[in-house]
Amino acid sequence: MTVTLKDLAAYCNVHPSTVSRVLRGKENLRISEKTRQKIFNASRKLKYRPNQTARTLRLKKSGTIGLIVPDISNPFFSRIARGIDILTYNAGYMLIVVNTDENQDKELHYVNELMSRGVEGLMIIPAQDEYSHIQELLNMDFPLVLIDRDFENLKANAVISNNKEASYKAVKYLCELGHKRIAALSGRRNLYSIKKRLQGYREAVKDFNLDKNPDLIAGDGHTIEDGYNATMDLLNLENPPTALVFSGNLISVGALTAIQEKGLKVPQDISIIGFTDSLYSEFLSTPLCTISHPLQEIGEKALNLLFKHMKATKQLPCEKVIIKTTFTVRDSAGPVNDRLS
Amino acid sequence: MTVTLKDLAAYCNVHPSTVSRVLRGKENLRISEKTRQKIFNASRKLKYRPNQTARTLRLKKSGTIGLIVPDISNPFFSRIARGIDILTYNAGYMLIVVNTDENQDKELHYVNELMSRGVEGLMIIPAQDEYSHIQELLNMDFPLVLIDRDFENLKANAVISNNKEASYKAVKYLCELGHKRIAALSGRRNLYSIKKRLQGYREAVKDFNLDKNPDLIAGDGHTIEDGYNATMDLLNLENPPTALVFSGNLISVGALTAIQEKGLKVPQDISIIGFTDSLYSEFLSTPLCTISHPLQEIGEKALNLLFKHMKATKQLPCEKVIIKTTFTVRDSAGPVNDRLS
DNA sequence: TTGAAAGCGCTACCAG
DNA sequence: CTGGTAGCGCTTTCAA
Repeated sequence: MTVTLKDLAAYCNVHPSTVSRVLRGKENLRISEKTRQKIFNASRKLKYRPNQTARTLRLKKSGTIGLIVPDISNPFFSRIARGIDILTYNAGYMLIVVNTDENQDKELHYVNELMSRGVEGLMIIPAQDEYSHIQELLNMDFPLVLIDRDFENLKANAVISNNKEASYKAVKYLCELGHKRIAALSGRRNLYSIKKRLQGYREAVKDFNLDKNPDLIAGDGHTIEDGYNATMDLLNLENPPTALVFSGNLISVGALTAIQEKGLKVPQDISIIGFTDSLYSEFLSTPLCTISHPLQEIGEKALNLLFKHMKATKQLPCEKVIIKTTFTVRDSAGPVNDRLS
Repeated sequence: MTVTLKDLAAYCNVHPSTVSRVLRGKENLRISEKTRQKIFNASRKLKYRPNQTARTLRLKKSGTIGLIVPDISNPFFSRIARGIDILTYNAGYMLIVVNTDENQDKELHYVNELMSRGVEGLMIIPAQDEYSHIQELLNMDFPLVLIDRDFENLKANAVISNNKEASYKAVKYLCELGHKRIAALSGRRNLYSIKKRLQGYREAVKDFNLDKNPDLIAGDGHTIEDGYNATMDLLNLENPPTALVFSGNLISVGALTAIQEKGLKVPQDISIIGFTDSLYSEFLSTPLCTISHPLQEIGEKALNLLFKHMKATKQLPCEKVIIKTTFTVRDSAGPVNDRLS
């Protein structure tokens, strides 16, 4: 059926090992030009494809790297993945991307699966909070990089954003526009990134003496619907917020839907700032004031860090790379309407 | 280092083949409860991970499926990929997604790479026009499904959209709003989907006796920048179009940028309809009239078709599945402004 | 310059 | 119920 090295060898009347040497072409292996040509020609003629599985088994090197993300259809993750992919391709590796759907069991499943398949390194955007499987990889000194989400008590490589500062800055900005009741619409609360953003929010609320009503913190899911529901809860408060900071691409869509459905004008009725990376932010009915990430750069930094550890012959200390987010001022965040405050 | 079946066997004082049988657990293989437990316990204790590479080699089954897309960071592709991924996961397979960047050489590279790694089926959104590598797969009756882009003279399974009809309908809609100078902003012209859309456009232009100026057809790339440049070309025409139909998610962003930069109001100055699947369409400054795809469904249909062919014992005739797009009327397409026409 | 043999980790088949 | 053996396709070391 499929043609193997042995088939090629038989066809050429040489030994399989000879074919192997020719095709792997280490130049210093002396081989007669005649047989070399013979083998090359036969290889092309019979459409020989080396069996990577066999090579991997033999060499104990798969030439693959694994990337575990929550959901590749979310542009946040897919653009990071793309940044990684381009570099892996150039380096001659193949990237295998899998989705956890923010589910820890699936994450564990895929860690095992990818390890079973011999990936030489692993990059994970973990579903959190579970980390025993990651600790285990660390224990065996397996090349690993966490992306966007870190674990406080884990000595793992990580490429993360300055979430806390960014969040603080956003609230501060709204405060300077006169807002006192600022809501935070978060994603899943046990995510590192979300925790940090809420920290920044809380700190700013305290520093600027804003409304401390705990109901102003809403949301604990990652879907569009979660964003919609949490926003509705906020808007239905007795004293609804005059400004809203929301977190995440899907959450944003839900929030915008709710605001629109409520018939609220932005920023007259409510000011909004979003942690979001949509290409459409500036084209929205009110251009959206955003905190965005250099996604491709995140991917590249992460992969370079991974490569560094893959190449290292001795154990390297773990590194935490901090990525700067970008605060883009747009009309969706405006002065508070006195009527509301 | 990593623990193998042999290690486990030694640890348990049994033969490797016994361990194998226990762990693969075919119930009808009679094995004493005692050794079974012994092996299970040891397996957990030593954190045994089966080497999938070895299994694949032995079984000639990798449990993987390949998906070749142009660019996973484009939501159009990533959402199709996600639809596929969910089903492959449920079926116990692993999906390997690779990016071609609309580059045929990369596509060829990855076809070889994935075949080398023993994928059991392949789904391709081809970069086009080259198809000899696909023909080759067809010749060996390898399970294969094309997505979104077909080849006229290739008997391959394909899941494609009703591009021509959708495009025709969009132009017709604009025509009924009084537009006579309607432009088509396309993506890469040698893509099947784009060709079909242009066919629909041309047919409508003819049927409704619209302006046939060939300059009204613009664009031949897939990037944001391509969309921007082509739109600028259109808007700078001596007789610029009063309506514009554009194709593709990235192209759309470029087009919107150009329109905004030109200071044009939608739909007063120009009406627009987009082949796009953004979640933000209805939130844009003027909600965008769109032709959108049931992306998850496309993925699912494609995978089911692939599975059908993977399971078939004899050669099946190829199938062409046509997917219906959705035309969503929104404000961005409005009556022509008499001042302009 | 090429051939022979061993073995990566696993499973399937045949014995006992 | 369990052990032994062979072999998937490839590479590598040692011989010739």
